[in-house]
Amino acid sequence: MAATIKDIAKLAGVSTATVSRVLANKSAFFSEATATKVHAAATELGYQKNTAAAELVTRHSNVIAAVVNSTKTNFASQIIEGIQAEAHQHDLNVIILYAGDADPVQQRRALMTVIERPVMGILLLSVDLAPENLTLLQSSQVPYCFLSISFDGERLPYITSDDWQVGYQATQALIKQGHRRIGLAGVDSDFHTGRQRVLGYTQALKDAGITPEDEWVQLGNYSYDAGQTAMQAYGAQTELTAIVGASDMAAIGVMNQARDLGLLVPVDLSIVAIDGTELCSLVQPQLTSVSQNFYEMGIAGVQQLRSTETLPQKITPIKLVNRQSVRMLSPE
Amino acid sequence: MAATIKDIAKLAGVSTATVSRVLANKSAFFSEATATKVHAAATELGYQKNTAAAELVTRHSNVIAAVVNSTKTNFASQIIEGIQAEAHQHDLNVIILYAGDADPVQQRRALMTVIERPVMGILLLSVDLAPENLTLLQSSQVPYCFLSISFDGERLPYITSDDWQVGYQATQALIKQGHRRIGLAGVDSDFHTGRQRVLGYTQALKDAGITPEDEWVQLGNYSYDAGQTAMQAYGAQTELTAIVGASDMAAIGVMNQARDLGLLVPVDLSIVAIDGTELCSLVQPQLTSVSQNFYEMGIAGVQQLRSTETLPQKITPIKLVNRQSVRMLSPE
DNA sequence: AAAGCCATTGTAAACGTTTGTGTAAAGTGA
DNA sequence: TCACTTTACACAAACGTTTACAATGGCTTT
Repeated sequence: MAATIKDIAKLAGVSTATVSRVLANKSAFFSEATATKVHAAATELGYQKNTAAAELVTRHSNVIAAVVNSTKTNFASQIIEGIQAEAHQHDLNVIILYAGDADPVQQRRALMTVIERPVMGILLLSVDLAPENLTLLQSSQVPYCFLSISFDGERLPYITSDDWQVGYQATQALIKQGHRRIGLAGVDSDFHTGRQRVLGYTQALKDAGITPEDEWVQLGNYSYDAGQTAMQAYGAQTELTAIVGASDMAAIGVMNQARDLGLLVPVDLSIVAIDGTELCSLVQPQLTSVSQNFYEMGIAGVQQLRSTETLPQKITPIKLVNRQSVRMLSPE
Repeated sequence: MAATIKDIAKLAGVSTATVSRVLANKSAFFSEATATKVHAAATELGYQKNTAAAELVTRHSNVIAAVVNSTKTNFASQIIEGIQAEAHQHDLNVIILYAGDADPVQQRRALMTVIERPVMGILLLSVDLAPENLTLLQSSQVPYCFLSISFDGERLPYITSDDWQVGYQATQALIKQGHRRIGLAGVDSDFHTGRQRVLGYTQALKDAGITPEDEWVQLGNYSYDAGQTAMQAYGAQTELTAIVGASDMAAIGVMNQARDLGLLVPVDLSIVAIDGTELCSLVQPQLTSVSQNFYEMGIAGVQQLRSTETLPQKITPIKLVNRQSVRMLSPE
């Protein structure tokens, strides 16, 4: 059996209270002599603290739970790095839970495991909570904040990029290079994030005096497949000269499908991706992107959890990163 | 304040023991009537179980911790999916911890957070534990198993592919297509895994009557950069006609650097990647790979944790997946 | 009607910590 | 030397559960 402070107390010939205080380093509560005795006993017994027990009495935990939607896109790791960096600064630990891909059952499972034990706060990375799970989360009294996702009516705390701007700037980047027939591929209009991107996209076109056609935006779930499917729908004979991929994955799907259709990127077709993860520089040609600052989202997320104020919504900056997938279109 | 079973007991007019029993659904220990009363009270109070407290007394937990090395390769998510699938079958929950990239401090932090609270077992995904952290892990009395990594002398439980075979088969695949001057790029010979791959590679060459040159294997840490650096070392005028990438990332690094050097894959240079994650089919040309069965590693990992037997070491199968990065070399 | 059994519920101890309160010994100042 | 403060420690309660054991009452059996 694992050693407890009781065992240490017996071995060192002191009370458990003293052991606890020495181990917690509550200085000015014990003498040097006993401290050394206690430490010696602790190491001799191979003592490991039972934090769960401690948390039970202090009613306070130092772990942050990050619940991530295991979608096939990979920005989560960047957010998590941000979370960890900021958390560790404040002596917080972070655990990560996979919540499946928009699967209410898995979501509930993940939520339950964190709600049922003491956590200091919950960060939800890009997860669309089913309504019943949102209720569950809210009733749990644990502070939480959504990351990389936004909501419309509900007053929920979230931190994300300005999705309207994301759509606008991606489109505008293409327009500036002379493109006028521009698609948007793989975006999910069922949720606020996607709708905003579509809106930004549309406005950018309108601001340039372009009337978008309905077929220009192909819906999807941001995945590689969504990008592929979208490009198939556009077809080899498409009138489009450029496409905004709703995510890096979608953009890659578009690009690869385009190649299969005999279209060369960027010669025949320009592409701008949304997200700007490392994937963009892995593929050939490297994808120009509207990049989100995921790392900062993570940092802001734990700050939000730590702060008492419930200023609930925050925007992290985006920026256009030029790589190789867009070409300047000479006026026809 | 969150409601406890005490509150429920008071509201329902029963003892906490009874509440505990109906909530745990210990049937044949309570009547229908009280059950409904208790459930009503529980929902009215928005009761959330404090699992930490329960685990304290039962001395038993149902969470598995997966500690992952946040290296820049991405097979971890596949292993995790395997872990989750198998875990959920047995009503186990899984939490994930990032242990940094071979950083002893972060490793220790991750290890501590799981050791200090009740977990049923620990799975370590591809993490090279610093010696002091290994000691820590072993002294914790918690069952553990390494995944996707192997060890030499020490008797540690691990589940992984046969790395010697991985190296052998990747090389052999190239030899079968007529290649004889074959490189190995980005492999880390500081650890057993990498050494085995080199050994397999070397043996495959020898079996084909080829004497490998020292410069053919370029060491590295499996990363994209390692692949790039290796390819730079080979140079545009390289005698090699084919290269085994030590990982998907390394292979992509090799491929992109080759392109920058003016070498076309697979026309001028053939590539076989090791790992076979989705990345292989994302890039162009798609990478032929020796694919590991990461999903099954995850499954086997939780099985190992659940089983009492300490059969410590297990091998998961690999297979060659032909894609587009290898070309048949006509005999000169 | 006594004895025994079963179903249902309550009592209380236990898990491993933290911490408020109490107290003996030691130190301080006159 | 005495009153007082400080230091160093112990005692015991508390956190929210589970569960062994005891207790109650009704029912069956003879």
